[in-house]
Amino acid sequence: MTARSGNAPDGSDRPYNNLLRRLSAGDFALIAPHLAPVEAEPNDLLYNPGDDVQIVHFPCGPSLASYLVPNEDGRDVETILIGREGAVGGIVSQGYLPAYTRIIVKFGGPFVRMPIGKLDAAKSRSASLRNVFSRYADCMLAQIFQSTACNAIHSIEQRTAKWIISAMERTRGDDVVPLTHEQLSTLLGVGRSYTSRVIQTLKADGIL
Amino acid sequence: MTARSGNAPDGSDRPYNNLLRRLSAGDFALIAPHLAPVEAEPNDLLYNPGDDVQIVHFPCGPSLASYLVPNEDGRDVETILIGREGAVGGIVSQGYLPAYTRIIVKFGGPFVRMPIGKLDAAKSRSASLRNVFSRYADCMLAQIFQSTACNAIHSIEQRTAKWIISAMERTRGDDVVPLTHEQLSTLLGVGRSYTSRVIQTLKADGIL
DNA sequence: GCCTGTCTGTTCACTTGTGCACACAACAAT
DNA sequence: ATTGTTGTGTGCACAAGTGAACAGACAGGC
Repeated sequence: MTARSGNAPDGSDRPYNNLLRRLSAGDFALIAPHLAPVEAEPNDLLYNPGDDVQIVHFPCGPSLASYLVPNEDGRDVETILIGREGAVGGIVSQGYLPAYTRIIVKFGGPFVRMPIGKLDAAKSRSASLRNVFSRYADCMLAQIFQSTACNAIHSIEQRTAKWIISAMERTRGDDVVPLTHEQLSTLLGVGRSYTSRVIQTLKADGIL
Repeated sequence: MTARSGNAPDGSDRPYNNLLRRLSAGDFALIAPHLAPVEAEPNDLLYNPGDDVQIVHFPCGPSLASYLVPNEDGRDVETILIGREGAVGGIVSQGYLPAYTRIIVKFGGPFVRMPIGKLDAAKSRSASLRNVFSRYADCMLAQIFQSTACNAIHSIEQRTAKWIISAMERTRGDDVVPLTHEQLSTLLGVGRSYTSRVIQTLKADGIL
């Protein structure tokens, strides 16, 4: 219940998002008035390629958003997951450009959101706030580079394991990945049946 | 000769880098005093993971830089190429963080560079300058997302073709990719001999 | 109870990619 | 002329991954 309110189970009055919790009291006060909680369902569409990005979303608690790159065959390919460690929407571009990826909700739950213009205004008033978001953008970039490299050289089994760990890190608490069965094959861009075998292998090696 | 000076063959007095040429006269004047030309050789190391990023480099003319992600086996994997359309070094992070990738010179030639601190100072004085660099960071991010997706679902043949096109787009003029033979297999993270065969196939289909 | 749809696990024939070995040319050094 | 060395093309045995087909498990509707 506390988790679904978007606040942490530890009694803090801030949304359960690490980026927001990391802010100094002063920086948080700059943006707090503009934050609005929303509840999202899996597969809710946050941004579509070409959309004007006007809103930044902060996943809270176990919520998870996913960057999808559309593909000519219509199969979307997932690139990275964003959980309560970050945010989605104009993080790098600061809202200057239309979105070029699709972003959907992968695990439903609480989010908070605010207009990007308000965030930019706050950033222009606080160097430390700018700094936090720049650092986050940089970390995100590092993850994407890592994903690119992994997709280039790692086997599907390794990538499957990576995805599961990535999802667990961000939802920690339930430990059981709450969702998708073999539809993760789709977002790994991988043969449907092969994923079955991979999961069998992973189970045999001691991961459920 | 003109190309090797870092200026364009068209008589402009600015370095032959699209990012710099796109700037308004006023914005360019803000940073011009700090730009210094350098000549780079292939495999020159620009940044190493963990390095403090103090300098931003702008490839000019046919020069090409390459983001490499180090891998546990020591094989570096290339993620994207940066040519005269962009710049490398603190583009997203604005120099706040150490580098997390290796960046090397892939095609040698002229670069210009400047201290990141000076660039940040100029950005803080010009919204349009900030805007240009934000947009570029966003474009770069879009490319990386695309690379991640390509590596996930495309065949090695497709990726090889993509790499060659990517390199040609950025060096356009000589049309012949001036370098590496089958060492591109290494940076594609691909079997050495298989690349030979792929290239044969590409030749047979009408690409030299 | 039965019918239906969705998710799952397994098999099979086939394509893509790997790693190794070997042969051949080009070029530089002696 | 004799060595290396480096880049290149080819063949082969094998591993990794694909796509289609099929069979069982399970839940919901009625």
